[in-house]
Amino acid sequence: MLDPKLLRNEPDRVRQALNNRGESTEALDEFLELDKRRRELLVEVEQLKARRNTVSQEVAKMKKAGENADAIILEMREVGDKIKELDEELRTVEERTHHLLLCLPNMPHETVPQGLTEDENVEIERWGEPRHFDFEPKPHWEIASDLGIIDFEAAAKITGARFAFYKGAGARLERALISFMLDIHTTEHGYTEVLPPFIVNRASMTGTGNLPKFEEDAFKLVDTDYFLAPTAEVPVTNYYRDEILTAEQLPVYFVAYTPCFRSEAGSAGRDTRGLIRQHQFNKVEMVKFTTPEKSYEEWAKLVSNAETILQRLHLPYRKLDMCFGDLGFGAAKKNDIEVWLPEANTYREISSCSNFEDFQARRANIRFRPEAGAKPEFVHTINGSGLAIGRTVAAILENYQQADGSVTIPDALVPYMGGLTKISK
RNA sequence: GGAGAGAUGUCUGAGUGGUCGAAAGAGCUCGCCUCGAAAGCGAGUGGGCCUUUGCGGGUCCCGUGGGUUCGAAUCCCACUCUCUCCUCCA
Repeated sequence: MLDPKLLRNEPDRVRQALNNRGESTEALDEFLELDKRRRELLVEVEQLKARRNTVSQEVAKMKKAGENADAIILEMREVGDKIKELDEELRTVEERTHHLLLCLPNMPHETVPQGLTEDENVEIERWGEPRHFDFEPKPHWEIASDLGIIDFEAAAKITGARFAFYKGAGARLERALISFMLDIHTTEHGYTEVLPPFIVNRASMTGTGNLPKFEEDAFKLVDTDYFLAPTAEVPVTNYYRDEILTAEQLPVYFVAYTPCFRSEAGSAGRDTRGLIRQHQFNKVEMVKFTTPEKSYEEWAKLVSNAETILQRLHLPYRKLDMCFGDLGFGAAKKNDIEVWLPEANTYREISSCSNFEDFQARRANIRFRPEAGAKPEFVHTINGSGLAIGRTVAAILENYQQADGSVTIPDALVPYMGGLTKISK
């Protein structure tokens, strides 16, 4: 959510930002108009309330003194009706302005590259050499099926398309990666491990920006106001919703493993095979709460924390600076990390690291007190995958595949695989 | 699922129609005292919104949302959450 004062005082800056993102400015215009009306109503109704309050005091005094107060009581009855009427109108105006605020995307950071499509993201860095294959590399779903470690047909029967059923070394590999990543982030990067609920309520989804605009992307539980969490970002960020932290508590580093559930509405036909785009996938997510002063420093550290995982696994990747159009709804700044997939002969997103500045904090009302007695300010929130597990499995299978169909286990992962160094038939 | 109890400020906790944004204590901040600290003493100590150049002023908030009333933390209704007992259950 943007600061209403920013919209009021610098509408042109906001308009420019929306244009850069390729977004309509309708919501902004409607907001500005209604916001004016809102303040007019507020002044009017508050004056009436002030009058009612003082007169009510007088009623109390008169009654105590045994005087008759019927006349002014009658008059106040009318004032009360008028207040009710104005309050009603105020409520509808406020509901609408609040909704409009919730629908406006974040202001991009000044360093965000120009551009509306993914081709205009700026490649910052490449790490690792894609391996040269002296045989035709297979896609990970073939490798996995041939090895009998993932059964996509079974998942389709049990549930439907875009689900996976892991078996044997495949299931073990998934679990190993979760533990491996959590261990690195907790013991080397200073994160506190948390295990949140996988189901969240509407307020939490709104707090992170997944609602109200993107309800069709989420799985909603029937007859409830609960959603399957699309990412650990939702439950973990909302841990501090409606709270005021002390400056000493910051920065907070949380890392969480959760499954993630996404309806993938609008993705029909894309990445239909394999692990790349599933309705349910596992992810290790890093979430930080910081002061505004430190947020970009902390964000840069978080990006490198994600990179560390790929480096330890010796998986080649590249880092992208996301342009206006690919920033997503809530981010002020975003870097994606893409892992090399040999069969597709391309890099695919495996982590997305965003600085939301105070956008989520404002929605979720997460504040801190810079010092004792000072006014509370909004924290900055930062998060990023560290990493998406399913896509990491895909990358390992493809990058570590052998001519005979077996897959070697990255050295760093061997202890987590109970000493297993190779998956073969 | 059944029965009951409860939800008040940073915390504990009082308050059952008006003088209550809210007693008291704790905590915290500042000052006095002290070589320094503790103790003691004194003062201060919530948030949102609107308004104001500023000082300030106004309004709303006692779990949430409605209602009654000239006036609600206090009365009524619904909901949410917490706790206890029973039932069920991994």
